Amino acid sequence: MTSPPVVKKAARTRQTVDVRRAQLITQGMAFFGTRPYDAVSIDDIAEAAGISKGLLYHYFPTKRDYYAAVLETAAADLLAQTTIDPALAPDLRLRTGLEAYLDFVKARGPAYVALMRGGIGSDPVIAGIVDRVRNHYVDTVLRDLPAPPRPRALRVLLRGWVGFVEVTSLAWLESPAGTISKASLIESSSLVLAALLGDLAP
Amino acid sequence: MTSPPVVKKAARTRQTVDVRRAQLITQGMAFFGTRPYDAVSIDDIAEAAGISKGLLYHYFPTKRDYYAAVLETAAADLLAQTTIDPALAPDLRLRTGLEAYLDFVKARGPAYVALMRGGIGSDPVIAGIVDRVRNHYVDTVLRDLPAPPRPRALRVLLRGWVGFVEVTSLAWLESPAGTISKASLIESSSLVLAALLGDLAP
DNA sequence: TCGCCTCACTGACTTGGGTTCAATAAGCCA
DNA sequence: TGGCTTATTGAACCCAAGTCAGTGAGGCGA
Repeated sequence: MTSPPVVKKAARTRQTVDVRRAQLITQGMAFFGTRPYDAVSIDDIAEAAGISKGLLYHYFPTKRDYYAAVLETAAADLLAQTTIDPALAPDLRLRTGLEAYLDFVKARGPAYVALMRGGIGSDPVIAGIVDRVRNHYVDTVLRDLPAPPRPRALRVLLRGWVGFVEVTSLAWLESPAGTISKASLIESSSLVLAALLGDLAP
Repeated sequence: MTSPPVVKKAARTRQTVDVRRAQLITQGMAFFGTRPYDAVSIDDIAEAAGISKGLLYHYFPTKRDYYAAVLETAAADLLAQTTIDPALAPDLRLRTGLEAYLDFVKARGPAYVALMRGGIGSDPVIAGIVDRVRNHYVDTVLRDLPAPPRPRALRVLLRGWVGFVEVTSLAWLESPAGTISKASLIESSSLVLAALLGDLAP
C-alpha cells in the first residue's frame, strides 16, 4: 500500500453568481490577452480558476460565449477610457480622444491586439462586438457634424477612417521605438479626418 | 442476409501530385470562401473532393497548412488582378489600381471577406500572408516617391492608408446599393493618400 | 507481356478538447 | 435542526483533427 496523495483537495467554496462570473472574466482577460483563442483550453481556465470544467459551463453556455463575454468587457473598458467630456470643443475632443485611444493601445499592448484581432473573425457575435465599438466612434464623429449631406456615404468613409486609426495604432505598437511619435499619429489622423470631411461638405 | 449495398464505390483514381493539389486548392477556395474556417471540416472537403481524409493529409500536413495554401492562392489572385502597368503615370496608376481592387472585392464578394477576415488572425503564418499583401501595396506607393523623409514613419501611415481602403471596401460591399459609388471611393482614397503624402513632405 | 517497384491512396484507429449531465454539498431560511 | 435551492463536481460523451500500416494503380525495365 502506498501512502495516500499528499495534495489536499481545496475545499469546495461556494461563491455568489456575480463574484464567480467576475472572477472568470478577469481570468479570461489574462488568458485571451496572452494567447489566441484556440490555444486556450477550457481546462486551462478551469484549473487556473481553481474550479471544475463543468462549472464554467454553468456560467457560459459555450466557449465562444465565454470569449464573447470577455471581449465585451474589454470593449467596455476601451470605450470607457476613450469617452471624452462632450463639453470640450470638437477638435480638442478629437485630439484628446485619439490620445486616449493610443494610450489604451500602448497600455494593453499585446492584449489589445489579441482581443481585437486574435479572435474568431468569423463568428457573427464576436464580429458584432468589435463592430459596435467601431460604429460608436463613427457616431461620435458624426454627432459633431451639422446635418452632413449624404450621411450614408459619409458613414462608409468614417468607418474607413476608424480603420486607418486602428491600423496605424497597431503598426505603431509593433514598430521599433522612435519610428513615429504619438503626436504625429494624432496629427495625421486628424488630418485625414479633416480631408474627408472637407471633401464631402465643401 | 440483406442485399449488399447498392452504392458502387467509385474506383480509386490515381492523379499526379500537381493535378490533385490544384483540385484540392480549388475545392478549398469554394469551402473557405463560403463558410468560416472552423465550420469546414476535413471530412467535408474530402467527401466533396471524392477522396479519403488521409489523402488530404498526404498533401497538407495540417488543416491550417491547407488553409494557408488556399489563402496564398487567393492572395496571389488579388495581387495579379491589381498589378498595374508601371509605365502609367503614378496618379493614373493609383486610380486604376484602386478600381481594380474594388472590382476584385465586388467580384469575389463574401469570399474575399471570408478569406481575408474569417481566417485565424492568431496564426502567425496566416497573418503573415495577409500582411505580405498589405506591405506589397505600401511598397508600391513608396516606389513612386523620390526618397521621402522619415520613410519608417511613412510606412506606418501608409499601412493605415491601406487599412482605410480595405475597410471602406468592406463597408461598401455590405452597404445597400447606391450608398456610395465606386468613383467616390477612389476619389476619397486618393484624397487621403495625397493628404498623408503632402503632410509628410511639404 | 510480365513482374516489380514506387507512391498516391485508403480506412480504421488514436487523441484531445469542447460539451453534457446526474449526483453532491454549501449556505440560507423556516 | 431539517429542508430547499443551486453552485459545484467528476465522469462520460462526442466530434473533428491527425496518425499509420497497409493496398493497388500505373509506369518501367526486361
